[in-house]
Amino acid sequence: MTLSKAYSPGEVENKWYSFWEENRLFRADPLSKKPAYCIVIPPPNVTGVLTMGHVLNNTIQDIMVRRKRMQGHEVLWLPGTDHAGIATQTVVEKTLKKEGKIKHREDLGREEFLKRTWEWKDKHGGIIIQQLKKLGCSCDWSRQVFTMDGLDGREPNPRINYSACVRQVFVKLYEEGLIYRGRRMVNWCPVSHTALSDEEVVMKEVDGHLWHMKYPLLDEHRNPVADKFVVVATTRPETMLGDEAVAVHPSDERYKDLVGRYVMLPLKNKPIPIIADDIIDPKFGTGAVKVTPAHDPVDYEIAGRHDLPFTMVIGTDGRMTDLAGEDYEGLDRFECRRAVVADLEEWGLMLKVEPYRHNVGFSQRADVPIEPTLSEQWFLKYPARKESLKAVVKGDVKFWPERWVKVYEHWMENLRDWCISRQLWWGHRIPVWYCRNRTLDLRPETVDKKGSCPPIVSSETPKKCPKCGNANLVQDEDVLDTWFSSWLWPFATMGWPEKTVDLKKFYPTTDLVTGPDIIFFWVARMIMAGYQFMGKKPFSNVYYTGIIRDSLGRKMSKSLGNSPDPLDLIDLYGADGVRFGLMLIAPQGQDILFSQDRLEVGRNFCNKLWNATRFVLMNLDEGARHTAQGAGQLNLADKWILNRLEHTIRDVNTALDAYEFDGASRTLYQFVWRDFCDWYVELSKVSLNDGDPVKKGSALKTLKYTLTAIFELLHPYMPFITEELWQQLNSGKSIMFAEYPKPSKKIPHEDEAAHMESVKKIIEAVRNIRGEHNIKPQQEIEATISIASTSESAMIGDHLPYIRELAGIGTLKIEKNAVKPEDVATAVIEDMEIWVPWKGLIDVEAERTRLAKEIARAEGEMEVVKKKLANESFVSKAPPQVVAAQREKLGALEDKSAKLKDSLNKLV
RNA sequence: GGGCCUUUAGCUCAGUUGGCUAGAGUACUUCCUUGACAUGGAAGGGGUCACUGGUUCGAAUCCAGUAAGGCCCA
Repeated sequence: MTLSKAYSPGEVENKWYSFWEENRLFRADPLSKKPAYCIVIPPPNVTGVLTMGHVLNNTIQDIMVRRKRMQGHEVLWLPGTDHAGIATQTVVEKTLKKEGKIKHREDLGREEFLKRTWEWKDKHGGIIIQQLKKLGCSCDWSRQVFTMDGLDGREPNPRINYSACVRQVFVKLYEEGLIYRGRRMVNWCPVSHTALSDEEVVMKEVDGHLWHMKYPLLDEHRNPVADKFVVVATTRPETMLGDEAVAVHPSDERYKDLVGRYVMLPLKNKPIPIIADDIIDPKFGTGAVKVTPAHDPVDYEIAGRHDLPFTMVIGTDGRMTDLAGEDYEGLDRFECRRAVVADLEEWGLMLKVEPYRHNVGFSQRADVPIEPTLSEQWFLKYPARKESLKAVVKGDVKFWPERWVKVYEHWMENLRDWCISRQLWWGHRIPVWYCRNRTLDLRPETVDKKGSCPPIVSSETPKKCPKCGNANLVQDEDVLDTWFSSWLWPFATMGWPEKTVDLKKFYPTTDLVTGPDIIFFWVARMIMAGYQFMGKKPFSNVYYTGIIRDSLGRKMSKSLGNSPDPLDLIDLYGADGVRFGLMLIAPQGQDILFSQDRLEVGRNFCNKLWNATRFVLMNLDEGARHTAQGAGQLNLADKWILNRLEHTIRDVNTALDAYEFDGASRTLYQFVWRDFCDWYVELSKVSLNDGDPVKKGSALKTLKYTLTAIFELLHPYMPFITEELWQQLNSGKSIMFAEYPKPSKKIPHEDEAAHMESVKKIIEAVRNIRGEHNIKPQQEIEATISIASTSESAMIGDHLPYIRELAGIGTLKIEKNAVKPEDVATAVIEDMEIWVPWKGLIDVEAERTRLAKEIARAEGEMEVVKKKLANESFVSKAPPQVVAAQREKLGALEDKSAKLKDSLNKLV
């Protein structure tokens, strides 16, 4: 069997992925005696499609996982998908609206809407899983988990009941007093109609206005004082309808006398007090600010301290409520702003408006300004905070790159309670029931009152109220934040709270690979959940990838259309090409400027590898492919490539152990292309064509040995092509379980490798003469090498065939201390001189230019070295070996320059 | 306002504890379809390592500051 001339990935990739799956090679055995290695996948959105971010992230995971498998670990790469509450519900809702089926989800009702969402999941879920397979990911698909497993009525008994797990966690935390319900200021998204956590709000700088509004001052009898006003500055005039005070800093001299008095709230004609609070910044605006307790987080706190009422003037739909007054009720918040401004102007109470740039919180998902709103929600006091903080700071959970530790630390030290309830339907419904016998007022003081029943918090659906026996129970309408389920991922996917064999073998997991953008959302919370519920960290290392941007540095996004479809890329370049190409351009810990053509390197590299193998197969008898073993009589080139291979094995392992995926890929690229293909394959042709079967055998064995090691080193990066080619040369079941090349204690053949480098330099020197003089490749030339009689370079004489073959020399002579003939082009390598007679091929002028350049280069270098040696403190203070090396270098350069000058002078 | 990162060839990036006139890929120039590969081969040109100071015999590398760009938090 021979290989085609060019590598075409499609067929090869499908063939081997099926082979791996059919033979269950990705399955992890929890009863294995091998050391465990485990990664849990960051679960992608179940209805999402593969993005470049996924490609990067999962390629890295696959590299780690495949290498560990080859290193003899029992590997579990645990896959799954996330239900992505808001995102999925929004998409389904939009689609139904587009199809004209509903105007609002209420039209369908909860049950029916959920049914449609499950159908949506059936249709679109799993696409991303198929795409991950195309990429070559070696996940244990038999263990796939969905974060809403257990909630699908059609599958009541899933392998992992994730939702039962979520409920238990809720109940446990509630019983420990860490979960509570309360009326608090939350981030309300007026588009998604739900509360959000602080992390789901992104601050954006926007150009707005600062309105300076005059509030008439009242006297002791609450009558207006003529022409006396307190001016307050605000970016949101519409909220004034809910103002309950004006606040100033207590030490602000301008307002000291006014504290305790009242102003008249315009448009509402309501007296509100002037209060003093330390939180006020006297430098902002006029130093006096309006206080809207129900619509601003800072004002909410002030209100708490000063016992102010909370007047909600903006409803959850972003429209003004009846409390805003009949002139404004029903207006959209931004319409109302215009109305309020116009009305104040009419009353002459608008002092001025100035442009003002400020930060506004936006809903991350819906990209609209958040409405801080007073609302009844469930909150979690984060558990295991101290342990979780300490673990990362101490390095028990290690971050790569380490700088993310600071970010984590800062967040952990400034934690606020997590708002975990969402006003959505798609998700884990809060496992709390209320007895219809009682009011739905849940303030603690009411709950404890005699006669009213407390909420029933239970992981099982209760039949009746344990307090009064009433069977008329109603479950809390809200669902939990999606992250409240995914923070349990590392152990919930393994069957917790049961004590499963999987947990025993694979928890804590080893590595986690994710983007730094979800360090708070997911990583930090998983660490806390790990300590809280397992008593152990969830993983030992977190590797943070960069973010993939387009070539202009913009984040990839659907709306910009700058995000290529990875499947198209796989079609174009092959999965291996995409993987390797991406790893080559992904700098460590930095964002990646991606452009499609940069993947060509990966595709070309696959083709190079394919053809190098093709060359070996063409020279290897069919029968000898799988049997050629060990080493014969190694010659110089063989020893050199084996030496280079050992260096490569060491460097690649060192890099990968340090999570330097780009470094390892570069090392491999250089070794395969430059050392193996450019040099060794060409050198081996000398032995293969020599006619001596011993020489041929030795070259073939070395070729096969080196190539096999290359496949094994590359397999984690390029699983498909390496399996295909490895199978051509080896008889094992799969490269997946071949031993990953281990560095040897002592790298062999160092001296021979150095000799080979001298041979290479001579070849390069002759090629330089050929190149500069445009001598055609097929044109054979003559050459003489003059060596110093005492020199080690005499050994070059043993390796003339290499030089002859690779430099295209017909007649090659070697002489000790030869006399330089006339009419030759000259090159100097170490203490040798190489002469190429003109023979009508070489132009005097061109040679003069070439020599002059070489001389200039040598002399330039000499200057630097001389300068160093002339510096007394260098000679006395630098380490002796450094000084000696410089002296030796100077001698060699002087010799080289003298020889080249001599040649230049001899040119007529 | 606080923190972090980046600045090296036209472009994208390496450069591990300070010690070769600073490397790779790509782009560019010249030559070449010779039996692995034109998704290729050979040769070549191209950099004041952002700037300013400091430490040192010696700085792209360490320290301080400046500038530009980016990210996160408030």
